[in-house]
Amino acid sequence: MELDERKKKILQAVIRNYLETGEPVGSRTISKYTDLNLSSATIRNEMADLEEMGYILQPHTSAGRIPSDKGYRLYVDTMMEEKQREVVEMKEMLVERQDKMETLLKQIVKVLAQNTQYATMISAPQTKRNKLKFIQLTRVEADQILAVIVIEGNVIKNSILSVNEELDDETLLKLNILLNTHLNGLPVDEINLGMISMMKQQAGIHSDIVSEVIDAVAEGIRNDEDLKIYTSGTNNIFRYPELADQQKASELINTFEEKQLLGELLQDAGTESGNTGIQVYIGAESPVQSMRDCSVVTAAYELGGGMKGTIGIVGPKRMDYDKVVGTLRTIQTQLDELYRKDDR
Amino acid sequence: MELDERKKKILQAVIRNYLETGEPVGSRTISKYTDLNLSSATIRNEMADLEEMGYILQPHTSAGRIPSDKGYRLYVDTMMEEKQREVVEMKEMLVERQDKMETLLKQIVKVLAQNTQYATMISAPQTKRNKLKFIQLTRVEADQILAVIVIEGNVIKNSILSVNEELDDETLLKLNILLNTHLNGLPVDEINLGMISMMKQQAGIHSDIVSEVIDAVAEGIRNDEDLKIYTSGTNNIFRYPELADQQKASELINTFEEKQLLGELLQDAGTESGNTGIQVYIGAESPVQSMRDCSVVTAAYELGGGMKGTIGIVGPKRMDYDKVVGTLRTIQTQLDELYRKDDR
DNA sequence: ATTAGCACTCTCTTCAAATGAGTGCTAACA
DNA sequence: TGTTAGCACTCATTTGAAGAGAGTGCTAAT
Repeated sequence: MELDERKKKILQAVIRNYLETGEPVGSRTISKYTDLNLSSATIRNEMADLEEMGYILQPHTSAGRIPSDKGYRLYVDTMMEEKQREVVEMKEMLVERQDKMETLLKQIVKVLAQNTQYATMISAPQTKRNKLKFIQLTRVEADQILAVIVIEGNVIKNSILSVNEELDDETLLKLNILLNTHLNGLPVDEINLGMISMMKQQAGIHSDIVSEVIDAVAEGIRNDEDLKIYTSGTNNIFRYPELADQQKASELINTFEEKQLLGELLQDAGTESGNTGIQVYIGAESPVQSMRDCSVVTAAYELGGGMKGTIGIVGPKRMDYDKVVGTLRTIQTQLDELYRKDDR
Repeated sequence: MELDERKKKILQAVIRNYLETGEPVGSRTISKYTDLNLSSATIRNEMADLEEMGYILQPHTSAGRIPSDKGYRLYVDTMMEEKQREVVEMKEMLVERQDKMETLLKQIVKVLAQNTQYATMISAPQTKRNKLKFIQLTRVEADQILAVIVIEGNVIKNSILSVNEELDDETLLKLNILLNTHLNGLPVDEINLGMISMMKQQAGIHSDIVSEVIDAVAEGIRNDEDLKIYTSGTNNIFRYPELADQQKASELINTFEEKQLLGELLQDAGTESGNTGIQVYIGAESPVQSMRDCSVVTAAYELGGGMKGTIGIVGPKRMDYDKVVGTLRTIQTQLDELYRKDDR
């Protein structure tokens, strides 16, 4: 059977209506509220076809139809019209000068959640492939050294090291020079064992400090590996009856709290996403079990200096795809501009 | 009417039973499962008295009784027997060497949530009254200065400043000396305008850097003012039907996500709490609206160096007070020991 | 003072009937 | 041949009544 123009229009009408109401939509509704000027009986015939083709389904005999995952997929891929309105206010809220990355990210998810009424998440930009800018050791107590590690993109890590022997200023200076000479400009994941042992040798009796610093560098990175993720609007799921029953809500909320699964999801999305950087997972397409009744829309963003992260929106399958995609696209642009203007 | 020994015993039995089951408890149950050896009829009379006195109440005629807030209060104040068991395993999990404060705190709430099956929260130790240890300015780019600010207790803040004029090494050294001479050892909330303008004067043409650094110090502190709070086990509320309906769950989850109200609650609790540092809010006693059907138990903890924070547990009014208080007390001790062993 | 007994109250469950939205099919129509 | 009106049918949901069950309050006996 062929999916002709009229069938498409009806499918679109079914989906649009279902997105709004969340209720199964019947032939009469379509007949009345479209400009097709067809009777409900005709619509019924067409809907029977659409069901046979797998684009819509009936929760039970004598109920209206709801879109299937396949139907949503078609809609997202070919029928969506991005909405661009309502986005302007968002712009203004974001552009307020933000000093700290953390605050910025929290702000983004919060505004996004308020704006869309879905649950939102963002992964902080990854610094993995970035280069070490410099390392500085300073004494804070007789037996404690503060190591400040600056990574390209001005990401800063601190670490306090306890040492057994006291280090005088001169030794500290030497160690500083040693570390910086060897490590500066190096991608953090390219520090290898050979290099470390060489440096240890040069450090002589202070070799244990060197390895402690390197551990700290590794630690700093690894710690970032467990990926910072901010979320907001989790309780928006209660707005959608199909997600709000105890079982599902509890699972979802747990996922949002644990954050680990979100991390994997966002990371996957970040690497998979096509040319626009926007990715839509419908129902079971999402790798996360607890989201099998949700849709997830993700957008990769870039903050310059190779710092990439991902934003995600989680809502019911009948989410307003048009609006969500439009909003996410705006944020992408916005972040891009933000970086250009202010390379903090 | 007097609350004699027998009435107390009956009240206690009602509460104990209700804590377990969450169902209204009837006279027959009490008669059977206590060693009072009284018939249900007698119990009924006593229960009628207890109701009149306001310690228990009936959800409707011909239902059993449930404890009122006043009843819980009496129980917590005079009848509780702290449970000490199950606490040992917790000990082991905590004592695993933790390097980062953040990780430690996250670990605590997580273990606590798993252990108690309630929602948990912790406020990071406040550094407000602490003294500045030192400040260090370093150049990272021609026009960017990294300011590292170390506060007593080895709390570290970083800030990157953009400067218009390029600063040579010597100027930077001078500024470092200037800042450290004036500010070291000073409680961060005692830096006043007079001091700032004096330092600006001494800095001459670089006065704007000085004020930027001081702003950064202030910012670093203020940013900590908006109090880091970690939570865990939010979805545990779904275990208790009296909290799990959509309306309540949504509000609670929102409170846990927003964290701001939690901050106020924990801060209040921290200052109010009596000699043991443990505080119990029952129902409407809690200042937080969304927790009017919950009980909240908080415990102040200290990490040395004047760093104080608060742990909180949120559950249904029928929470296992005995166990919760016992567990919190253990954690207090545990954290105390942790600090003594390892003053990071 | 305690208890047995009983009528009474109120919630909750169960079940059947009524409701109503929506379908599929057939026959008529343009 | 595509479209439509009409009608019987299906099935989830609502409604209301009946009944069960838990528990109480009160009275009278111990």
